[in-house]
Amino acid sequence: MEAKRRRLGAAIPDAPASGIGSSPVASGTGMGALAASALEPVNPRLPIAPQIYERLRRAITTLVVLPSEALSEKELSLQLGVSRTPVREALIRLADEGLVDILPQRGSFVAPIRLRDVEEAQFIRESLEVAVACRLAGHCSARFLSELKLNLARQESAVAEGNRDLFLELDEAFHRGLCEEAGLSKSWRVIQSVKLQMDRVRYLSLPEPGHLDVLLAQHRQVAEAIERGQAEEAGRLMSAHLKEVLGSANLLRQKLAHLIEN
Amino acid sequence: MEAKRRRLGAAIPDAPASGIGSSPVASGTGMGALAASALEPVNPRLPIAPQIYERLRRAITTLVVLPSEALSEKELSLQLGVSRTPVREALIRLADEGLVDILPQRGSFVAPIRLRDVEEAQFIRESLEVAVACRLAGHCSARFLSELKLNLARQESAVAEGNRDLFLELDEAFHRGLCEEAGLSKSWRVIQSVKLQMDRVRYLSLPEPGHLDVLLAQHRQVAEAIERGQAEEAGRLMSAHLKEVLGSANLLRQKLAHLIEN
DNA sequence: CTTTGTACTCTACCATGGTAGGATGTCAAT
DNA sequence: ATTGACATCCTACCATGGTAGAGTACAAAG
Repeated sequence: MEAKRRRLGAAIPDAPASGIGSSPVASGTGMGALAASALEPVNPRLPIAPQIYERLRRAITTLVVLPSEALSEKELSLQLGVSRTPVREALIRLADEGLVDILPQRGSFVAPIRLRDVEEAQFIRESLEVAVACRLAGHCSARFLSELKLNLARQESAVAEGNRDLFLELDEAFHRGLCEEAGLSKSWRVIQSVKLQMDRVRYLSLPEPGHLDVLLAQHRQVAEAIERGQAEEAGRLMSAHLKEVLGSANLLRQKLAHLIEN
Repeated sequence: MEAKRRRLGAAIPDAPASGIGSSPVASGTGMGALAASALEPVNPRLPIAPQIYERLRRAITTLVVLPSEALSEKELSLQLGVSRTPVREALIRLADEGLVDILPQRGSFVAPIRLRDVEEAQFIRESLEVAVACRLAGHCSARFLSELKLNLARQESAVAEGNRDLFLELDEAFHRGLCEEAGLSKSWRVIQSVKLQMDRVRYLSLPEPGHLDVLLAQHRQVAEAIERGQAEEAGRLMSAHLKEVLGSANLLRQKLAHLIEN
């Protein structure tokens, strides 16, 4: 009766947090079982399926689990100490987002990095964010503009410190903020969903020195164009910025051919 | 043992097809039980969850079930003769798309028509399709252009016959075709997903005479701009076209306030 | 050596029972 | 009449067992 255990397990603190996020690309053992990299346990007091989804999504986008690796319902449920149902629901959602391929009666597998899908994700994101920037230009509250400047200042600090993870976090907040100020929260959800495809590639691209400065400068330019109400210019700048983000994708085509399809 | 029944049920023909699609807006009884409008049974030889999803999606977008109506896992599973699991999976997906609100431990309900969501769906669709039209301009195969012309000719027939359903079908094929010729099938999936919000409103808007002619003319204009390779013009025309599609939304705000939130 | 048949193993998929928690109606106390 | 506690009902959520079907390994036949 696992149900019993859940009741008793109420006293579990919250999360040991074993720092999955900072693990580098798994050394090229290939096809390694997921068993070793044990996902952190779930909190039984909160809805389980979303937690599983979150852990798996993170493990896939940070390449803790590699493309074509099997994600069996049963194995995962054993590792996480939950039943197969929430695992299954998480896998279905990941499949919807193209991170997992479910083959009925065969198994579920981490989807390969399909460059075509990555490029299309880029297209979708760019189309939406350009439109957001255009719509926002000249229609921001003063309060939002000051928030934006605070965010940019913090980006500058992060770059100065060389704190890449913090910068990426602020970068995400910057883009999300634009959507939300425009009253377009669903759009951000769509962007986030397709961005997953790009995140895996981005995680592979080694941090080039000076790259963060370029991104920060572009953020500033976009923000200024929006503040000045130059809609078309804001869109143009956003487009250029988003193209920059994925600039290193072609490099990967040769280096990691074994992870990539197409 | 329902599992036994499934094996025996192998001989079920395919689908009685009780013509859900053509049923008008349910007369204003309000809160009517779903029981009466029995969804057509599923085919047990095919994956069940997607079938349930499809039936429910159709029932919601055609207003066979009205906003705020309860969609209980148990009741639906009884009506459809399946277990609660595939019903649940279908409801989760519908909730992802904003057609259903799931309140944990309370129930699942058809989501109200939130005008804000409809407008944002319109924004997302327009952003993407404008970008598709721009990208496609001057980059179509001759084969595709002839297909496009065939589609337009069939649209003309449909308008001439006054066959609105056929026109809407060809309309969808037109837009989908543009995405696929551009190699952007995922984009079409996104569009379809957000379009669901608009479909419900569209279903409410009474067919104005002459409206279909306008839409057809706009389709032709878009197609011609694409053929001539005029990217910006194609985008501009697509934008105007998509704005036209939802033109009657404001009319509804008063007439159907009880179905609408915001 | 190649091909075919077959038993076996593994999977996702579905059915079904149990649990916790929100909602509601009843009734007592104010 | 209003409010509070409490019992009951109903829900989504999760656990778990059964089933069909796709792979695979191996034996027998060509």
